[in-house]
Amino acid sequence: MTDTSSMRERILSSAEKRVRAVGFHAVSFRDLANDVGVKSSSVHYHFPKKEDLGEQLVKRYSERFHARLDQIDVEEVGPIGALEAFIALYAEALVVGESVCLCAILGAEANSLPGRINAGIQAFFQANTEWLTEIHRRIPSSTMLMTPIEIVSALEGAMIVSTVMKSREAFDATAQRIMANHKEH
Amino acid sequence: MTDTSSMRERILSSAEKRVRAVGFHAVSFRDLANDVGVKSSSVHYHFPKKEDLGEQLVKRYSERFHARLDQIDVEEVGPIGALEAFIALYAEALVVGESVCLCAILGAEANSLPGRINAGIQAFFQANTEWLTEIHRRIPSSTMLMTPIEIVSALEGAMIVSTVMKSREAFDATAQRIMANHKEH
DNA sequence: GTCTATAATTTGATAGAC
DNA sequence: GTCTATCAAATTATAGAC
Repeated sequence: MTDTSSMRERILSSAEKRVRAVGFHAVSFRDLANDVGVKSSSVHYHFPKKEDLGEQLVKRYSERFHARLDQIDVEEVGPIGALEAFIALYAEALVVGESVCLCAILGAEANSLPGRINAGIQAFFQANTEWLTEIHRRIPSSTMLMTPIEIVSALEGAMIVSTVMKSREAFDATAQRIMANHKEH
Repeated sequence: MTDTSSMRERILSSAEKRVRAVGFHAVSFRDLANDVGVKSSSVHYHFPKKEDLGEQLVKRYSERFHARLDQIDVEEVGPIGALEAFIALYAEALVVGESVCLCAILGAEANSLPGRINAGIQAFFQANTEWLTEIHRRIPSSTMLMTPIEIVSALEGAMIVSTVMKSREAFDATAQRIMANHKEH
């Protein structure tokens, strides 16, 4: 099953795993080559420049993430259920000491990344806030709710703090707070 | 004034500025050497290994930050005023496209940093949450307040999202939300 | 598509003169 | 303390054979 996926996909999977653990600058073509059992020049065949790799990484991650959001939409769980599912997606992305959201770690490195990668990260956050805005619109009595960008910020920050503290406490507390803010009205 | 500071201090200042802009891995000894007008071997004289540099960087940043927190304590502005001053410290650390909190960017890179640096970042967050816990304790009617670790997470995350979006919107909204949550009771 | 080979550059780090 | 000189290793990237 994993063996049937193309080399390009296997490289992207390896890259995503590594980047989400240690960041873009800390991953090399040789790391990826070793992971998938080829030489680094073969990795360059699929992704000529590292910027290309980063760009495709963000693209693939975003598409996968947004496909999950679309799925939530069609499930018609209601706005509160949708928010819960959204948070669950983020929760899934965090494995303390192993991975955070790709765009959390790339976002922190943003000022040292090539422009095309940055644009992808920005689009990811933009799409997330827009999706949340639509959910937000469907929640009655919108007073006291956190805005979409606050929700995204809080979740991304909580992932980073959780990683540093080696404990999910920060993330879990943030997730609960977001839900509490939107349920008691 | 700037000229009278020691070479060691000037190197640390240069390093802090750069790391807070682009991250630890994206800064080299030669960058710093050029900034302060010496050769890279001279930078190694002051900081033998890059890990030493990172460690001292976090130490200096933390001490400076916590000195500011001590200052807030003695000013006796009350718990709400103290919280406001705390957030102002974070606000000061964010210059979109130029710098975020040192521990936000190092926190994101945490899994690829030497252990001693990680310990410093963890201590920074720990001290911040403990300071906030004491403030928290002094706020009457503690229902519905965000916990200290949630506040720190939200502010750090907002810095990163603001950097990516090239707008302070995320940070400002987060700051206002924290204050609103603690004022209306 | 993958390989060997290698270029070109950068990087962290050290030895030893001054 | 700073310099020159240098090293070893790593990194991005390319040329050309198979």
